[in-house]
Parts: sequence; C-alpha cells; structure tokens
Amino acid sequence: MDNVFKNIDPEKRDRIINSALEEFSRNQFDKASTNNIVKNAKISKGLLFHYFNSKKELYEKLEEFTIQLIIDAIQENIDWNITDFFERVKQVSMIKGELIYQYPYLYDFMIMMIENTSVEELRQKSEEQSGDLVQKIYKYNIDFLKFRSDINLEAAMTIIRWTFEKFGEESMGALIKTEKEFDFKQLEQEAEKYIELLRKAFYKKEEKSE
Amino acid sequence: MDNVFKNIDPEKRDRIINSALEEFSRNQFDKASTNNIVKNAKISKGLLFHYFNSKKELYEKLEEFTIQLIIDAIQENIDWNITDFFERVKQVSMIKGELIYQYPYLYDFMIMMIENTSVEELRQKSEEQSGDLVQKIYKYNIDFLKFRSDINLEAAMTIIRWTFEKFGEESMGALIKTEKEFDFKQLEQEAEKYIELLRKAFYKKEEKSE
DNA sequence: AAGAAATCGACCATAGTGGTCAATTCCATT
DNA sequence: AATGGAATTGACCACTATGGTCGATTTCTT
Repeated sequence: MDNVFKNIDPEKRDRIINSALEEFSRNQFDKASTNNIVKNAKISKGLLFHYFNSKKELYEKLEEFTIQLIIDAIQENIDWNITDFFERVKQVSMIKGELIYQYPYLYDFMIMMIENTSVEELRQKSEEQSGDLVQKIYKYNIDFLKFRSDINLEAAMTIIRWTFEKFGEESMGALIKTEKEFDFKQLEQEAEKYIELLRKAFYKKEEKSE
Repeated sequence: MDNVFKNIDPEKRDRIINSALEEFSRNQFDKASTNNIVKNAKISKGLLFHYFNSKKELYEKLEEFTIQLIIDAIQENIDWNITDFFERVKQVSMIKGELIYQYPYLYDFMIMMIENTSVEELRQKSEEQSGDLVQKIYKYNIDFLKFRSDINLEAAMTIIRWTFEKFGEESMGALIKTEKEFDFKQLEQEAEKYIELLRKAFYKKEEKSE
C-alpha cells in the first residue's frame, strides 16, 4: 500500500481498513460512503483522502491488501509436512478464523470481490499473485491412500471442504447474533464431531496410521 | 398483499416483485432506491406508491410475500410418503430451484432478511406462519434406519443438507458468471454424484430396500 | 358517453455525495 | 524555545439522488 499509509500506527491503520472493508462489503462501490468510512474509522475526511487520492484508489488498494494478506497467512501458517487431509482442512479453517478475528469483514469483502470479477480475471490474478498456491492447498503432500478406494475422491474432498465452510459460516452467524463471547473450546469440539464423522465415512476402515 | 396489488396482471406483478427483491437484497433498506425499483420494473413512480404507501410498507409486504411463497411451495410439493432422506433433500432442492427460477433474488433476499432478524423473532415468526413445518421438513416420515448405526445421525443429516446447499449456491454462482443456458440434465447428474457418495458413506451396507 | 380506476412523470424540499483546502496541531531537530 | 515540515482537521462546494405527491392523462367498464 501507499508509503504514507504503510507507516502509520497499526491500530489506526486497522481501524481504517476494517471500516472500509465493512462499508464496501455492505454496499456496492457507488453507494459505499466515504463519509461513513471516516466516521467509523474515527478519522477526518481530509486524512482519508490524504492517504488515498480517491474512493476508487482506496478500493483498489483494499483489494490488493486482502489478497496479499490471505496468501501470506496461508503460506506462513500451513505445515506442509502434515499429510492428513482433515488436519490440512482444520489448519486452513484455523487460519481463516484468525484472519476474521482481526478483520471481521474480510470474508464478506472477498465474497463480494469474487462475485464482481470474471472467471478469466480470477484465474489470471490467482496465477499472478499466488502462483499455484490455490491448487496446492488441499493437494500438496496429502496422503490420499487413507481414503476408501470405492468412493469418488474429488467429490469426497469437496464435501469435506464444504462442510467446514458451512460450519464456519454458521458459527460466525450465530456468534454475531447472540453476541456471546467467542468460545473457542466449544467450537473446536463441535468441529471435531464433524471430522470424526467424515473420517468414519470416507477413510478406510481403521488401521493405526503411522 | 394489498387487494389492489393482488389483482393486477401477474406478469407485471412479478416484474415489480423481482425488481424490489433485487434492490433490497443488493442494498440495505436506507440505500435501496425506489427510483431503481420502478425503473427496472418498468412502471411509473406514482404507480408503485399507489400500490404501496411507502418504501417501508413495500418492504414489509415483500417479507410476508416471500415467507408465504416458500411455505406454500414446500407444503404443496413435498411428497410426505417418500421415506428416503436423500429423496426428501432432493425434493426440497428442486422446489428451491424452481422458486429461484421464477424469483432469482428470492434467496438473497431471504438471507438478508434472516441476517436482520433476531433469533427470538425468527423462532416466533416460524412458529406463527409455518407451525412446525420447518421442523418436519427433514424429519417427518423419514426412514432413519437406513443410516449406519455407528455414526452421529444429527451430524450426518446436517452434512447432507450443507452439501446440497453449497452445491446449489456454487451452481447458481457459476451459472450467473458464465451466463450459459440452464443445463438441467447436467446439473442433476452432478448432484447424483454427491448423493451416491453420501449414500455409500452414511447408509448401511447395501441390502435391497423394498 | 360517462364515470371510475389505473397509470404517468414532472416536481419538491431535503439529505447525502466525493473531494478540496486553508487552517491548525503535532513533533523531531536544532 | 524556536523552527519548519508532516499529519490532521472539518467546513465547504457543486452536484446528484432521495422518498413521496398530485394533477393530468389513459384505459377500462358499463
């Protein structure tokens, strides 16, 4: 991001980022209000336009930022030595959770971004910015022999991914609604329930692994 | 809905409903524009406010309408004699598909509605308007004995439901992006892939049923 | 032909828009 | 303490879009 913006107090920086993420994920570009953004970020109008020359530029910088953030988080936090598919999925979910904890509207913003980007553009951007990372996440160094051989592997992996995505979305939704404290222990326990079930369903009959 | 509005040409009625659903699902209430709604519905401003006295009323009538529409569709189209869980899920998905075909923004509107309604309100409304229908959908007259007895039944049912929801969402997303014709055959075939897999995973080892 | 119902769209006061810029505050260096 | 450059403010601007009104016009019914 801009040199000026990069070197400011991180707490203020995150306030601005979060405020902008929220506004842009709730409204499409035209109706997103810079007035709202500065109000929620608790800065003046002038300062925002000092950091970014226009609403458009702010949005574009925000796109770059989120993409880079996610790529970095994955690259730095996945343990590629772990070969169990469920552990990999769990790790990705954990990373996602931590990101959302810091930037609550990151996910919504991403969804909106993807919706407004053409298939071809997406493919290209993913290649440019992340190399083959997206392809690797759920495939690199995974021990697929653990899966039952009589099932459709691709489909099974998709279902597992979907389950965790839905689980995350619903937990998040419930969390926002009840406004309760984030009970990490309970969440993990519930996730484990689904993991256990999917292991039973898709893995070969138990033999001690390793 | 309003007597005046109820008796008009259904084609025009749907144009208005769809236009309003789109606008309200894309923007939160304050930023949703009645100007946009009338423009896309191809009616005059005056007519909209002849049918509905205010933007607020339009929105509330729209809420009622969507809820009733969904309840009716389910009640009239589910075959409660079919006891296979996957068939039930399939039927619900089909109903959803047909509704979305007629009202493309119905789903988004519902999501937005649910997000903006408190848990307590939701529980109450569901009870009032649908009785125990919501509870029944995936439980009434289902032959649960087909499921493996060594797995968590609740969790398995949830995964199956989630899989179909995700499948629907992704298909819909892809459809909008590619703007290809709706290839129903191919879609059903792909869905069948997941059904087969989940049957293998969660049902008891095959014995001929019936 | 007449009266009623449906439909139109120009019009209104108001609120909100992205962006500017002179003025102020802050702070490191001397 | 004094200086000067950087950070920060918010009143201000021309402009657009807002929800809603209402008299005029068209369409329908008898």
